[in-house]
Amino acid sequence: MGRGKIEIKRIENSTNRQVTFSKRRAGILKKAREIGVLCDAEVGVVIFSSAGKLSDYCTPKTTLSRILEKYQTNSGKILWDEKHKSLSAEIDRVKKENDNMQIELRHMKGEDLNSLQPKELIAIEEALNNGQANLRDKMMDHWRMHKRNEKMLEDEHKMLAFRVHQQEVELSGGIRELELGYHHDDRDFAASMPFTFRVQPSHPNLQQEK
Amino acid sequence: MGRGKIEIKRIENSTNRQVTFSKRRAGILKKAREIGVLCDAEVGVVIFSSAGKLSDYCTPKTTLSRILEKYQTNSGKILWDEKHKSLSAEIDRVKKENDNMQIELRHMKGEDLNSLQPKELIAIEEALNNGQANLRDKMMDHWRMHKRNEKMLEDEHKMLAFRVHQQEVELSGGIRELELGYHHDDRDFAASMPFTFRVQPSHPNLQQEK
DNA sequence: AGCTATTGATAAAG
DNA sequence: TCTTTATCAATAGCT
Repeated sequence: MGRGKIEIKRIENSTNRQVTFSKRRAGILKKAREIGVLCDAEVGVVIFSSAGKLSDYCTPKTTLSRILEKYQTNSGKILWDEKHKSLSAEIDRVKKENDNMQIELRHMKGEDLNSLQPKELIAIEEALNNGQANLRDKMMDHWRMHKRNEKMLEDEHKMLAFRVHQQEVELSGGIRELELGYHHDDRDFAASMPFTFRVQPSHPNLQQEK
Repeated sequence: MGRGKIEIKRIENSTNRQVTFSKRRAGILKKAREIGVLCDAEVGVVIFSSAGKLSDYCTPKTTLSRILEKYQTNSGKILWDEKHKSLSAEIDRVKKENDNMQIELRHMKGEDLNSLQPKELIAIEEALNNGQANLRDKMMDHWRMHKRNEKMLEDEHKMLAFRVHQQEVELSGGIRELELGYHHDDRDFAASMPFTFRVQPSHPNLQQEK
């Protein structure tokens, strides 16, 4: 198409090359636009001249980004840079890890056991027993600690009750000595104690000590 | 260019549209190839038909990836950020899921229990018991199946042994009638049986039946 | 998928 | 670069 046929090979005359580039670039972009309209297609074109000048076209109804995303999912080819690759790889890795854990967890919960061999079942059983043993230990610890606390409280209560009793005795002695010079009852005494040393009246130990 | 001018607007006849798409797509790709060779340009083309079928072209000396990278630095337009963000978000999501599962799994194995409240310990205990119960069921299934198979084998062996015995009796009767006209021992008889009906001499049941 | 009349693209020149 | 114009290439409508 032109005043003579041309071979399809690099145009050596740089001016001619530049001119031809401009014309043909315009032609391609026009064609791209036309196929988009005529055939309801999505088109993306990127052209760099030998001088590095950029031209691009993209079907109006979309964006180059979206076209390229679609391109990737459709072709399986990966266009992205290294960072993307590493991100994707990490996603794959983590997802796989995830799957494996999910399977293990299900097995521990007694789910999805149908495909397993007796040997595998036994391994799971061991893991469960192990878990249960550790758990029991931990619960025992809790229980022991609770018991110890209880014991300490009890002892403290006993001690406090004893001191209250002692002070009551001292007081009544004093009152007698002072001939009831002023009033001082248990409640006031308790209120003047630091909180941690107060005895809760509802506590059974207190009843026992009375 | 064709048997008549056409307006540049969507071709409504879907067959025509499809045909025109094919022809024009070929044209564009050819033009892309030509401008690449003639003008030493870098070209990338991505086309989706209205049916979603992908076609692409890229100058041989490079790749779409590299063209698009160049496109980004040259145009300042960013093609990847969105994708980047979504990838990162997905990694975060999956990792979090991962962590949670890991914690749960550790707990099931009786690890890292120190920070837990008694209530939580009890929940884990329940899960373990549950898993163990399910596991026991499954192992029982296996065992039962195994037992059943064993029983069936045993019955079959008994039956076979019985038949062998019967045939031995019949044979010895025949031999007496024929006044030992020919020799015929157990081993030859066994060899003439189909393999699946042969009794293995080492099997204890055979001893019992004798 | 081929064919061909026609329009479209463009090489070379101005 | 832009326009012109002679030619070649692409393709619309058929088969």
